[in-house]
Amino acid sequence: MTAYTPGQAAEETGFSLDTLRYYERIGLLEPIERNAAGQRRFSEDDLHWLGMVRCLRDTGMSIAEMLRFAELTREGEHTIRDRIALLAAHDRAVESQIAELRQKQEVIQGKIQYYRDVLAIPDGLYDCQEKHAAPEERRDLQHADG
Amino acid sequence: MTAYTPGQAAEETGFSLDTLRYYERIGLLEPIERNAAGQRRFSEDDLHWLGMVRCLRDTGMSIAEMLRFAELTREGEHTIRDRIALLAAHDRAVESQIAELRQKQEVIQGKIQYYRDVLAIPDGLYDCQEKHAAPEERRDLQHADG
DNA sequence: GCTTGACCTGGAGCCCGCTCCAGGTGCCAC
DNA sequence: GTGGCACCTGGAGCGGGCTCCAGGTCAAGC
Repeated sequence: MTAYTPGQAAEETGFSLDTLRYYERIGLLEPIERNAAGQRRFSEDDLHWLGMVRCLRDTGMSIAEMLRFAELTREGEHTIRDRIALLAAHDRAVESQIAELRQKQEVIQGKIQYYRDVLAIPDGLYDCQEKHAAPEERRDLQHADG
Repeated sequence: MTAYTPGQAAEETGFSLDTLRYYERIGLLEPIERNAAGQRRFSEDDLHWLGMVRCLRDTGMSIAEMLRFAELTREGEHTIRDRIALLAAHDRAVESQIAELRQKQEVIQGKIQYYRDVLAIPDGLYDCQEKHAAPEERRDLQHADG
């Protein structure tokens, strides 16, 4: 069975050594095996689990919720429905996260376009006070362009 | 000119009173006007700006970067190109945020599907050790279904 | 046999972004 | 005139998620 040193595990997972130790300490990882010298040796399974952790973390799951998932996983087979429920809820959360990002991104792009329009109007044709007005409220400005 | 009490501003923007005061303190808002009693009165402009702040914050911009944007805005007209650059960079950041979320979401959905498949297999046809194996490595299991 | 380097531990510290608190003001309703 | 309420201030505290540190162990290479 392949074993990974902490350094290799860090390399593979992108977590820092400290973070790996921290995750073990709080129980997000079950106790990692040790060699004779007491040094950790991560298994292939540990790395798979860490991959899942990275995925959940990077999609905004809190450590508390990941711990819940870890517990379910440790409890065995009969928690699979609960795990599905947990992941499905998270999946929906990710979905709405994406939707919100898209929507706010449009506002940002609108603002960029607004600034571009301002630059496109020759100096002096508009008063300089932007005053944080929303782009939509300056449509007059954009019309002045034609 | 419409003015908003702190309570109304909080209501409209979704920021807490404390957060509004905090934002003013750190300079993310320029000093808010006061009435005779020294109480804040937010202007329409303040609310517009706060709308932008919410947008940037909710898309993951740090306070430090929002401060940078606020400074540019205060410096006036000649910083518009810089502001475009800043927002365009943020727009790209949002884009890759979304891409990453989508990608990780697929992994999560794959895991959900894996669990569903496990449930679909009648008891006893598989050994119970999941051991955090990635779904792809258990394809044998899924084939066992047919 | 000594250095180097990767690891170990427990515990403190850090950064971010708020959030809460104590003590005070001003105004309105009863 | 006395609640009650919305607000004020400066400053402390907090929760999340790490990150750093001091002091120590072991293994390999020179």
